[in-house]
Amino acid sequence: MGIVRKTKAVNTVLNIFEHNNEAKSVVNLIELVKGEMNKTTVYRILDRLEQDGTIHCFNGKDGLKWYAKCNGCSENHHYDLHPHFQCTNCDKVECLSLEVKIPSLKNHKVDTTDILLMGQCSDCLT
Amino acid sequence: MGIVRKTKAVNTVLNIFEHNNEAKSVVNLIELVKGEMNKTTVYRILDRLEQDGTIHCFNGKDGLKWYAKCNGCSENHHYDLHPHFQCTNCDKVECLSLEVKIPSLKNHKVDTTDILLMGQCSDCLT
DNA sequence: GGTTTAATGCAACTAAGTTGCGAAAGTAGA
DNA sequence: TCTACTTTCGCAACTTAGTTGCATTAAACC
Repeated sequence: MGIVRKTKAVNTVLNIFEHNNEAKSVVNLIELVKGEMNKTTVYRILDRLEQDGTIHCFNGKDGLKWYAKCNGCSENHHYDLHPHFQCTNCDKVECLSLEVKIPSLKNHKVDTTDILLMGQCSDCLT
Repeated sequence: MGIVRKTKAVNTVLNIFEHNNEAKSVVNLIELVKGEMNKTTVYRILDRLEQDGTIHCFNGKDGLKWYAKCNGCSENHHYDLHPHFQCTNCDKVECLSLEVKIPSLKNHKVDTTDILLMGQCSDCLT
């Protein structure tokens, strides 16, 4: 069970994800809400939102934890198998809504995938 | 430029990668050479071996840095685009020698990919 | 409004990874 | 093999992401 109470802090975090479609690193989020709430609170709210299926978590190339809004996820089923794209120029991370086919592996059972593409985003290409 | 001197510590680290084909987390490597060398030395040797193209680096699902031996890599060109497989049961990580096709993205230039598959390895399936 | 309990703030902590510097050990040339 | 030069190492101190415990605050339901 994730979020049970809609506190001011929860709304603030939700607003950030609602307002633009980019993924955010926890470090960045903590910076964004500095003065408004404690970093512990940020970590705990993200934990709860993830349990709810509101957001999903993955690792950026920088080794940091990143979070982004989920599309069509619920507490029970998490469609977090989509790849992410991180721009090596501006560091912005996007969720990609395409499916990557993984060739089947003998003697291995693949449950989840974690795919990060890196390069230049549309803003940095022009 | 990476390794210039073949020290005892460098040989110890190289031996670990030569003896089996698994990827190792830095934390695990530090544990393996405990008493023989300092953790700072481990980090620095790994840095140099990576620059040489002897080993390559990627992030495990645990958020830790992992290293594995390179096949056919040089200082100039790094063929580190292969996917990795991490067993969720025994934590062992393997390099997979298969190619994953990434569909082309409009307005994006993809330079590198970081693909981690997770599930059960052959040892843990039986 | 009062009570219950989830959520928050704070401070202290853990652990991965980095940095600076003096000491030790490769390497090359005599 | 001895010497001189320069890389590499060890140590200690530091940085930063992320976690934990506990007392306090504030949603939510009556």
